[in-house]
Amino acid sequence: MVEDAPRRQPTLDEVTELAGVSRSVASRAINNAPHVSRAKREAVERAVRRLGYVPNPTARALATRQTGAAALVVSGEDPSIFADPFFAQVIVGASAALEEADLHLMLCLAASDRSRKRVGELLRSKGADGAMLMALREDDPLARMVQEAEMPVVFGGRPVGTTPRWYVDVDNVGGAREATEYLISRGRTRVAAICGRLDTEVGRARYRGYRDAMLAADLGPFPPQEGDFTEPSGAAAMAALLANHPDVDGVFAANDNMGAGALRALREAGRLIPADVAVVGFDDLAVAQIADPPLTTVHQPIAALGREMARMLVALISGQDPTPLILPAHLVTRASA
Amino acid sequence: MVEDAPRRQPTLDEVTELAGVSRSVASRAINNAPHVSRAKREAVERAVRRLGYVPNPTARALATRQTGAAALVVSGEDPSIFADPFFAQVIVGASAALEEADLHLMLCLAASDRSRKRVGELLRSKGADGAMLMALREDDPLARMVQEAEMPVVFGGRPVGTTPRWYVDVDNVGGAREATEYLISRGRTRVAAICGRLDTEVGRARYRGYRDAMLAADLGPFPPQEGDFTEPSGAAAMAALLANHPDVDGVFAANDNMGAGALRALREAGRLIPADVAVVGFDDLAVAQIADPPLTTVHQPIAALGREMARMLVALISGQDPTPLILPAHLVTRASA
DNA sequence: CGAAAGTTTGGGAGCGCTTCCAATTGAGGG
DNA sequence: CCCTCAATTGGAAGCGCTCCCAAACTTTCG
Repeated sequence: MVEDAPRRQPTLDEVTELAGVSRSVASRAINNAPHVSRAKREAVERAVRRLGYVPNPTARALATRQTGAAALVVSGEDPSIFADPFFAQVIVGASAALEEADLHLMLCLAASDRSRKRVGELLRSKGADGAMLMALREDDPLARMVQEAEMPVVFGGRPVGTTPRWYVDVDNVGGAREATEYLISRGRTRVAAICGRLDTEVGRARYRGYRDAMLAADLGPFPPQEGDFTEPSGAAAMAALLANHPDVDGVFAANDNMGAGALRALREAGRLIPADVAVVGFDDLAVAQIADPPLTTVHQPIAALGREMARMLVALISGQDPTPLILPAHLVTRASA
Repeated sequence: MVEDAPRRQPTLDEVTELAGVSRSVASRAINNAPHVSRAKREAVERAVRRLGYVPNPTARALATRQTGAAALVVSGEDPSIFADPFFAQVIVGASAALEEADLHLMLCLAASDRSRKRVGELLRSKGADGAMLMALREDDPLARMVQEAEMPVVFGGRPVGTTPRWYVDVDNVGGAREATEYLISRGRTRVAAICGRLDTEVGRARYRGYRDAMLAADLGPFPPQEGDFTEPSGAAAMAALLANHPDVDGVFAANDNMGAGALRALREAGRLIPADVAVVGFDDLAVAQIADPPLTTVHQPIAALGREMARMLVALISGQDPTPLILPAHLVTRASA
C-alpha cells in the first residue's frame, strides 16, 4: 500500500523554486499583477499546475489585512427564528452577491449570550471584512457591539430607535398601506391588524402602514393584536380577535405565517374566506401559495434584499459610501381577499 | 469634533509592553496556558482589559494552522434548493454544535461552476478546518474535490454510489417503509410513490423503503413517479398518477413539499382526503402541519442531523475517528392518512 | 554612444501570533 | 549554604504571503 506521506500543501516558496523565480515575481504572477515578464509568468503558472499549489488564504489574509469573508449575523433570542424561510432567501441573494466579490459567507446565529459574545469578538478582531446584521430588536446588545467595532456594517431592515448609516430595507409602511387599502377597496370596513412583535421595526412599520390607511379612509384602526411572526401566534391572534370583535370582516396580517395561522383559526371558527373575512398577508413566501385558500399578500423581494445588502457591504469594504436603499413591495392578489 | 485617529486594533506586543512581560508570557496568559505566575497573569489580564485587546484570529490561524472555521457546503444546480426549510434546520443544529467547539460556520452554496470552484479551493487551501457536505448528487464534481482535499469531511446523507467514511444520515429506508406499512395497515392496496430525484440517495432510499413494504405485503409497487422535492412537482406527479391509475387509494410522497403538492392536486381533482386517497409525506416540516388536511408524515430529526454532523466533524478535526451515524425516523399521524 | 526613462527582478521586512528552547529564578534537601 | 530539580521567563524562529524598494536590465532618444 503506497501511503502518501502526510505532505502539506505546497507553499509559494516551492513554486518559487520550481519556477526559478523570486518570491515577489511568483506572488505577482499568481495575483495577475503587472511587472512580470511573459516568460516568468508562464514558468510560474506551470509550476503552480505541477505542484497543485493553492495560495493559503490565512497567510494572505494576514499580509493584506483582508480576510475575504463577510459575516451575516441573524440576531434573536431563539434560534428557531432562523427557521423562517425568509432568511434562507436572504442568504441565497447575499451569497450570490458575495460570490461576485469573491467573499466567503460566515453565518452567525446570535441566539445565546455566548454566541453574541463570539459575534462581538468577530467584529472587533477583524475576523471578517464586514458584516450584515438582521433582525435586531430593541435593546439588542449587538447594536452596541457594532458601534464599537470599526468594521463595515450593513443593516438588513432598520433596528428600532436609530437609523443606521447603511441599510437595506423593504418599504414596509407602503406595503402594509397597500394591503389595507386593498381590503378597504373591497368594501371591508372593520379591518383588524395582526401585527408582528412591536419591539421590532418591521412590526411597527407594518402596523403604521395599516393605521395610516385606515385613518386615511376614515375608519377606526384596531389596536395592535400582537403576534410573534409564527403561524400559531397568528392563529391565536385571530382567535382573540374573533372573540373581541366578532364582526371583523378583514384582517391584515404582518406576515404570511401569521396570515396562514389566521386562515386556520377562521376555518376552525367556521368563517368563510373571503366571504366573511378577507385576509391579506405579507412576505409572499411559499406558504402563501400553499395556504387554503391561497393567501393574498404583499410581495417583498427577499433575495434582492440579501443581494443588495451584500453589494452595499462590498461597496463599503472597497471604500465607497453607498446610500441606503429601500426596496419596493407590492400586493399580490390571490383568493383570500 | 473629537475624531478618533483611525487606530488599529491593539496587538499582542502592546499588551506585552503595558503588562511588562514578554510576548510568550502574554500569549500563554491569554490562552490560559500553564507556566504563568499568578502576578503576571493578572498583569496581562489588566492590560488586555485596558487596551480592549482581542487576539487577531488570522494571525492565530497562521501560527496554529487552524482556521477556527468549518464549512457547510450545500450542493445543487439551483440555489433555490437551499430555500427548502430543511437546510435552515440543519444549520440551526450545526451552528449550535460548532459553537460549543468555538468554530465559526462558513456557508457555501455550491450552485454555479464558479462557486463550486471556490469551494474546491477552500477545501484544498485549508481555508477551513473541516467541511460538512450536503445534497450531493450523482456525478457531483464536489465529490472528487473532496477526495483530493486532505481535509476532514463529514457527509450529510450519503452520496449516490459510494459510502463515505464519515457521514450522518437518517434512516430513509426504514422511515419510508414505516410510512408505506401504515398506509397498507389502513387497508390501502393501491399505494403509489411520489419519489424524489432518483439521482440522489435520499430519493432512491425512500423509494426502496416503499418498495420493500409493498413487496412484503404482497402488493405490487408502482413504478417511481419522480418529482424534484418541490411542491409543484408533487402536484404534477399526483396529477400524472391520477391520470394513469385512477384507482390509486394511497400515496407515499418522499417529502412534505411534494406531499402538500399531492394534496392540492387531489383537492383540485375532487378527491377526498383521506377517504378516497390517503397521503403520507416525509420530513415533518412546518408545511405538514399547515397543509389541509394536516399531513401524516415521517418525522426526521433535522436539527439533530446538523448537530451530529458538526459534532462528528469536530471529533474528526481533533484527531478522533468517529463512526457513521444513522438517525431514526418515525411516523407522525395526522389527518391525511 | 551615453543619459534618461521605463520595466522587470529579487531581497527583505513585515502582518500578529504561537511555541520551542535555553536561561533564569525559586524551592527543597542534604 | 550549596546543589538539584521544577517552575517560570523571554528570545527568537517560524507560520505563508504581500509589497516596498533598490538594483539590474531595456528601451528610447538627443
